[in-house]
Amino acid sequence: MTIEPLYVSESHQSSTLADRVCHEIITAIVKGEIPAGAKISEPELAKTHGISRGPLREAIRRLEGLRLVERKPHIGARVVQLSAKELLEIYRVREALEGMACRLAATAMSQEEITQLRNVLDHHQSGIEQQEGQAYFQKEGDLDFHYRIVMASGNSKLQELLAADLYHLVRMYRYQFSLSSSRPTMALREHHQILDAIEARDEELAELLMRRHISASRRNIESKLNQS
Amino acid sequence: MTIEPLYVSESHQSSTLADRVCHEIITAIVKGEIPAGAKISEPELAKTHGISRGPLREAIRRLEGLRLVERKPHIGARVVQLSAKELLEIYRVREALEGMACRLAATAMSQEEITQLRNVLDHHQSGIEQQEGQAYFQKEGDLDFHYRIVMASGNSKLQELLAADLYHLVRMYRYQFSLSSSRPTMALREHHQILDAIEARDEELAELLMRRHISASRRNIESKLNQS
DNA sequence: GATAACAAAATTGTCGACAATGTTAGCCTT
DNA sequence: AAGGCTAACATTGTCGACAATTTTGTTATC
Repeated sequence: MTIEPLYVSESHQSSTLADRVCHEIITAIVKGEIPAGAKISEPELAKTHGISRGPLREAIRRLEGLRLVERKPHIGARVVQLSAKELLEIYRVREALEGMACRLAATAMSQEEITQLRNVLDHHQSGIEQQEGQAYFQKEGDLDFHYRIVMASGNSKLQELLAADLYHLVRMYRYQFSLSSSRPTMALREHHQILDAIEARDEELAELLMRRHISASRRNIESKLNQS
Repeated sequence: MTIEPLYVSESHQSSTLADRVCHEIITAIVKGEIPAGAKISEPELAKTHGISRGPLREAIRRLEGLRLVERKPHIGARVVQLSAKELLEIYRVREALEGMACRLAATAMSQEEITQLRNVLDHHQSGIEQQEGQAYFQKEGDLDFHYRIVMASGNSKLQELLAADLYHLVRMYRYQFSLSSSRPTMALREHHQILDAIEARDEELAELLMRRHISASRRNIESKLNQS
């Protein structure tokens, strides 16, 4: 049995070309198929996806709002260039937002949801032990836990900002920097501690632990980047 | 002498129609000229702004990303409907993000910037005392302080999320709910306290005070909404 | 050989027309 | 008279063509 990450939605066959292609391009950018910093050629992309430039330009405007591309008038759009500085900035934002999400989740989550999430963590555990799914865990499993906490907060604005906007960037960094928490066991233990705090309905502690968890992640990345 | 809020930028004569019209529509929505919940007619808006539907649709796609309109395929776009629930959710997000911004500002702000911001607060003070500028203060002055703190954080992601995205919604709520902090004197005192903490380079306290300040604002609104 | 001005090509921005979908009004049936 | 079907209308979605701007390549001059 596999527990798929919730946010990995497959081929939306959305009823409009712009929406569908937008989704396709997001995936391509996140996975690096369109490399960071690359120029986006409208005629080329339009031909690739078999659509005209009209819907494509609408899709690019959406990507601009998601900060996945940067557009300069009359010059064109480029995929964002990933920098260590921005990555660390994103972790600050995550610390703030997910800390709050965790605080809210401590009140909002039902006992059933908590039990369910505990199962997900156990699944991650076995993934680590078997080593086979480690790459999976490192890349997606961690984000999966965080995603579920955010969704459990019940705050739609937090959900939008984190799940719909920021996580695309986070996943992009992970794919391309090959940055996976080099401390999966430690991270998993922290996930359990966080869930414990939520189960105890201790908002204060839940937020504190989540912030520490993300902060530790940030410092881990920071030191990695400095030594190289 | 007047100190204009920094984020009130006037008629961008951007070099592309889509960008210019996008900005125009944002203003119209924020001010309520296009009422909340109203349907957006592409042919009508295009004619109003003297452009064709192509660039207009691109602008709408940007607005969709800003959460100012909601789009349904083949049906059309509507201006978002403001709800009390969402307003309170936004305050949770602000509490988290601006708390972090304030923490970072405590380290990043130069003494000169601090002094400058103190002057802005004095200007707000005189505005309140004279009563004449009270409406101005209530609507924009408060947000002005918060905006400057966010900018002073030096974190570009925070700046984008708050200044470029969220504040449009905040201003929209303020304009249309006529929700202005009914406690301008108290708020101003809190602003000074926050700035004190920043000047003392006390990150912990700066974040705490900002979170309390926004939290108080939220509860204030909450009770107002409940009693009506 | 390097640089500046010019011309050609490619790309982005804009428009109007057509196709597809959703909405509405009128008609028929019960 | 109420409900459902149908056809006309309006709106959204898509496309190809043209205009404006930038980029590239060439030539002439120093």
